[in-house]
Amino acid sequence: MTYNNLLDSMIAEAKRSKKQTEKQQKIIETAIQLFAEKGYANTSTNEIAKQAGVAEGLIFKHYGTKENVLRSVILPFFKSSLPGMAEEVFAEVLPAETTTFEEFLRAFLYNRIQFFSENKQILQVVMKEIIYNESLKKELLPYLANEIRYRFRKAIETFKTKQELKNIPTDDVVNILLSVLGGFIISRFVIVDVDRIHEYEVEQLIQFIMDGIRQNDH
Amino acid sequence: MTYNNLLDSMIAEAKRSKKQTEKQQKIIETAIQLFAEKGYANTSTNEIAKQAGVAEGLIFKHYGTKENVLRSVILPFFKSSLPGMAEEVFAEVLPAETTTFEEFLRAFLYNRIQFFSENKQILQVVMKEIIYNESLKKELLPYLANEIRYRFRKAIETFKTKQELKNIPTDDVVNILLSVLGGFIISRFVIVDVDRIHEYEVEQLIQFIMDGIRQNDH
Amino acid sequence: MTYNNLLDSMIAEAKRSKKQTEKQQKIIETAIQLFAEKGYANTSTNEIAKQAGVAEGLIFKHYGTKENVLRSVILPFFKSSLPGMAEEVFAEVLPAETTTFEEFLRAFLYNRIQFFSENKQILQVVMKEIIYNESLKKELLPYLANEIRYRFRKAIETFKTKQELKNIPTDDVVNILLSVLGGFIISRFVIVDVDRIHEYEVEQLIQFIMDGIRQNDH
Amino acid sequence: MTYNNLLDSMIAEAKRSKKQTEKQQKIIETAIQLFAEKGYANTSTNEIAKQAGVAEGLIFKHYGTKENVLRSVILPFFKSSLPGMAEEVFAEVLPAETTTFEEFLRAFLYNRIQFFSENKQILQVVMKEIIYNESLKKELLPYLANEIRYRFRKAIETFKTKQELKNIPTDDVVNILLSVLGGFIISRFVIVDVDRIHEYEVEQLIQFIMDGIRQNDH
DNA sequence: AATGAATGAGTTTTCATTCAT
DNA sequence: AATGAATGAAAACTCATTCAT
Repeated sequence: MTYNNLLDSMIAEAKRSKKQTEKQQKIIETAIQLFAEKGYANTSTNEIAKQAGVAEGLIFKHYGTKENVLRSVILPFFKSSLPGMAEEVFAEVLPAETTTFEEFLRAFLYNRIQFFSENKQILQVVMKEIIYNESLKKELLPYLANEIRYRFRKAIETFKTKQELKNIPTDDVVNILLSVLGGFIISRFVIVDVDRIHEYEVEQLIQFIMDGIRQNDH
Repeated sequence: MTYNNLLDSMIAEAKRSKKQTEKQQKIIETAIQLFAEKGYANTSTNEIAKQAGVAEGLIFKHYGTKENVLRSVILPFFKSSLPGMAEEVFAEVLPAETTTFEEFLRAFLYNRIQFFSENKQILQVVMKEIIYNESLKKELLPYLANEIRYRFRKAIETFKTKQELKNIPTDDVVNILLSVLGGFIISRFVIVDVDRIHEYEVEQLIQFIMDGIRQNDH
Repeated sequence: MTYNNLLDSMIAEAKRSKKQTEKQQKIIETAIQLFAEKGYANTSTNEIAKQAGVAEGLIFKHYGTKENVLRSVILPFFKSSLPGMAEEVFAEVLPAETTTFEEFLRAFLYNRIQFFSENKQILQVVMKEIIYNESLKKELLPYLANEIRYRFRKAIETFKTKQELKNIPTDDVVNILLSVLGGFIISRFVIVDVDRIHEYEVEQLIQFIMDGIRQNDH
Repeated sequence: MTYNNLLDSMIAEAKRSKKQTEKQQKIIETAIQLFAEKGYANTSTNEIAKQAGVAEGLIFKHYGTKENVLRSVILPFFKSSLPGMAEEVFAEVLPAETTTFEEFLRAFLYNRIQFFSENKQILQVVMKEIIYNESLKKELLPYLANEIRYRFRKAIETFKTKQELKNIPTDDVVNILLSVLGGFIISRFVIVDVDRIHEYEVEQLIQFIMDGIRQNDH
């Protein structure tokens, strides 16, 4: 990764490969699948080529390096995951005056779980590579965190005004929520590698987040 | 990984390398550091040998394969991490009749955070490899989860009897706790790669786990 | 090089590509530049295509192989360099009864230096490839040498008759002259890669060739 | 070539590979032969390995890159060619009060011709790569030229004092001599690729250098 | 126990060339 | 005439592993 700004490079990358040919698409699909299954480092370009039914050289004609293939896998995911990261949910749910924070949280969680279970493989690739790749970690993670943090902060503030939430500093609530929600999703989809998360579990999580585990009158 | 049972193989491995020579220790130290930094797949035995100041051949004299080196890195970690996983904390804390769940949770959290920050690199290696390595995932994860689950269940039941905790099914509480605590520790130490976790954060987490974020009278 | 007779093949080549399109010309121009800069072997057709602003396929549509591109670079150079190699100078200079050998040599040198500094890049390509390419060496070099040798021999004989030159065997004078003049031009234009050769240097060389370096009365 | 100073790098290289194994020596020998025959760019490491009877990997174990192999071929040549470049000849010949410049020139020429015909292949490699490789050209050539220039200048001055040589500026004589001698040797050994240079030719060259080709009384 | 030379299969990458459009 | 996607053979290089000393 020689680009200074990874996101810029990924966006540049995306523009470069505007009109994808059929084989190009097949390469990316196969790469996603194999990277998710065995990790980037354990997947050879030869393997990708064979499974995608193309000549190995074609991968390099289109993407230049193996690392660029990884980028071309990660970028569209980011482009599509980030916007949805909360924006639309916020837009949908927040306007209603009567919406409670619990309703908002529920809407957000189901929306993201839906998205990630549809893109589980790419999520796995991204997480695995973020863990391994110092530059990816350094650039994607803060970017990602900020995007979400910003939106969450707004929501929390709104509901704090409505006296729905405890008077904990907003940033702390956001941090806790990011840890808990992120931990929940990553542990399920990446570490344990489940196929789907059951409604029951989600509801339990929501209750937990809202009220904790202490017996109220204790 | 050709052993059917990884844990058995690791135990066998441990016996084999009982009395470690100085160079052997240097190899393992270096391997931990490099595996943590760059991942198992991206670390060559040549690199380990150079940095450890030994001949590459020696690694294979002692460990046979590179994968065995990984095992020899992971095993002692497991041997020492599992016992502490709750057992000792339980032993320490539970006897006192007056101990609250919050106190237990606090003791447990600080104990584990202490342990993991002292062994951050190995924790990173283990997590990274669990994510990548199907057989490791399949064998270590359930084993690990069961050990913890079993101990937590006992604690939860105890405190439920004392009416300290909500009447949620024990298994669900355990699940939630595992997700939240595991997610918290992994996101901090492995994903974000912090050097230490501040007391303030821990206390916030404990409050959150106990009481959630909802304004009580709402 | 599969042709037995390189020159024949080059002539065939020349006929084949009579009416050059604009893009064809751009290809050859770019090839000359890149071959001169980095050598034939280190220049890829992809590079030529990119820099010439054409599709890589077009190079092969027009020239069939990369080696044919090289030929198409070298041939016109030969076609234009050989005639001038002495012929015209001879024609110009020799007729005058009063012309001295020194004057002839001067005219020839300036003529050739002019030509080669105008075609430095191609000269470099040709020399580099002659050095590398056995078949080019075997065919072009003797051909070239003979052409020049033949013309020089005539001139030398003429001036020997006039008692202007020492009574060294004509072939030996020609050999020495070829070595010295060739060495001079090649070392300047190809090895050192100068942009131009100064008049002062040329005059010095002429003096040297004519009278050597020994103090006359010694 | 990423080193700033090529000579330093080549010397470092040489130290690194102090005690050469038999196979290492075989690799270098084969590399010299193949590089000389077909040029660096046209020789594959696979070819070198096969002809040297070693595994291809060994080349990279020892030399890291193909370019380093080239360096390891060129360096010892430089180390052994430079000192002899004139020093010893000067030491041998100059002391004698009665030595003439012609005798000095003769001694020098035969010494160098002897050396280069014994090392023709490496000379070819060096010259070919100097022509192709910008950084080699930029660093080796001036270094080489200076070494020789310096020694020649001293000799010329000595003989000028003795009134043996024409009163041409020393630097100009040196330049001409370098061109002529260099051109002679390179054209013979590298361009034409002769196996040996005959005494007759050398004597002719010496006469030419000393007295030129003009009929004295003309 | 320790070295380090050597191996060979595998990996990423390059590149001249072909071909459908 | 011109494009550019696609090929496949070969290139440079990596690396876990073996083995003689």
